[in-house]
Amino acid sequence: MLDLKMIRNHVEDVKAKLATRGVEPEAIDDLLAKDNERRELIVKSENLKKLRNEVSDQISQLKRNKEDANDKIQEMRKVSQDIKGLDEQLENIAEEVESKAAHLPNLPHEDVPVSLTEEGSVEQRRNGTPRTFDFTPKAHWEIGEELGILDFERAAKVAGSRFVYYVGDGARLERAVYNFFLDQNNAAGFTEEITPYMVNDASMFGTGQFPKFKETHAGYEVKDEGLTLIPTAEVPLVNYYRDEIIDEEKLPISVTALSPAFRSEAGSAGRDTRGLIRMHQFNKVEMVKIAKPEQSWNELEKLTTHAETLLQKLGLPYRVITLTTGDMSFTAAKTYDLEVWIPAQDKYREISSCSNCTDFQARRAHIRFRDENGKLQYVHTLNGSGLAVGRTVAAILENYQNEDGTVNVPEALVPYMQGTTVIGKK
RNA sequence: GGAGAGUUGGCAGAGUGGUAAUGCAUCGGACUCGAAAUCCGACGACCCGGCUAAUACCGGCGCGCAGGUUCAAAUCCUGUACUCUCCUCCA
Repeated sequence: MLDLKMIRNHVEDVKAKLATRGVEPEAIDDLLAKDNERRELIVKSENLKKLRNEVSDQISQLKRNKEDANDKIQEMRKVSQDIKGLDEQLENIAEEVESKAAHLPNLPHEDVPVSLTEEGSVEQRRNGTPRTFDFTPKAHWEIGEELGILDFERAAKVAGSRFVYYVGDGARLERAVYNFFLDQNNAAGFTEEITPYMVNDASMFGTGQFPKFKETHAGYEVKDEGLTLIPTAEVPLVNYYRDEIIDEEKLPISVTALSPAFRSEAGSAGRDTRGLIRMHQFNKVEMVKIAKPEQSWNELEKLTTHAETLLQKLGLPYRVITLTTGDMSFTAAKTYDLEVWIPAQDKYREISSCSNCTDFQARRAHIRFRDENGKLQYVHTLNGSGLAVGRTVAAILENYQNEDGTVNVPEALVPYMQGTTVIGKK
């Protein structure tokens, strides 16, 4: 959520910046017009409330002195009705203002490449050289199905499309990958958490999923319970601090969690219909940082380079790109995507997204700290995948495949696989 | 799922219709070489609005939350969330 006062004071700047994210300037004018109406009503209502307080005091005095207060009581009866009417109007308008404001995305950082589409993203760096195969590399789903470690067909029978069973060494590999990530994150100073996988509406609003998430049916809500299956552990990790004032000395805070992520993938019909790339349920190890404003940009760099070390240690080639204004998620001010090499597709695919959400989520979720002057300030929140587990497994299967259909286990994972170095047919 | 109790400022804790006691803490002052203790005084969350150079000032709001009754609600009524205890159920 953007600060309304800030918008009021920097109208043209906000319009220009949000235009790069596809927001019509009229949306801002609209919001401010409603906000003016709102503030006018506040003044009217508060003036009447002041009057009521004063006269009530007089009534109270009169009653104490056993004097007649009927005139004043009659007068206040009318005033109270007026207040009620004004407050009802006010409530409606305030809701409109809130709703309009809640639909505006975060302001992009000035470094972010300006583009309404994903075209124009800037490659920051590459690491590792994609392997040259002396045979035609297979897609990971082919490898997985032939080895009997991924079963999409039965998952479709039991749940539907975009679900999978990991079986045997497949399940062990998935578990090895996320345990490796969690251990690495722990070693890098992240505190591990196991969070709720269903959250309430306030939490979904706090991290910026609601209201749009709801409107576009991007996820799964549990009928009649007011709960939503988390689309990412970012939601419970950040909302842990919702409505709290954090001790300044504790910042920056770094937390990490493995969780399944549930996404309806509405609007993705026809994209990545096979394999592990786009699922309704997938495991992800998420990292979240809560930082002071002056720390957050440096923390974003640290978060990103830490995620990169995970890919480096697994020996997977990747590149880092800066997303464009139009391609970033709603809450982000700046996002780096890590893209891992997927041989069968002959391209890099997103495996991590690291964002600084500045005070955008903190304002929605009311997460603050008291600075050295004793003043309350909103924290900055950052999140990054470290990493998407299913996509990592896909990348391992493809990058480490052998001509005979077996797959080597990356060295870093061998201890996590109880010494298994090659996954073969059982 | 059932029954009961509780939820008041940073903390503790009064207050059953007239508009939030008091204590601790905090801030200022006195005393002191200085500090502690003591004494005097002030402030009362967060938020919103007005006026602003302003974190100054004025006002609103504010007793878990949301409604209702009333000229007036922490106090009465309804609903609801959470916490604790007991029962039930369960991993």
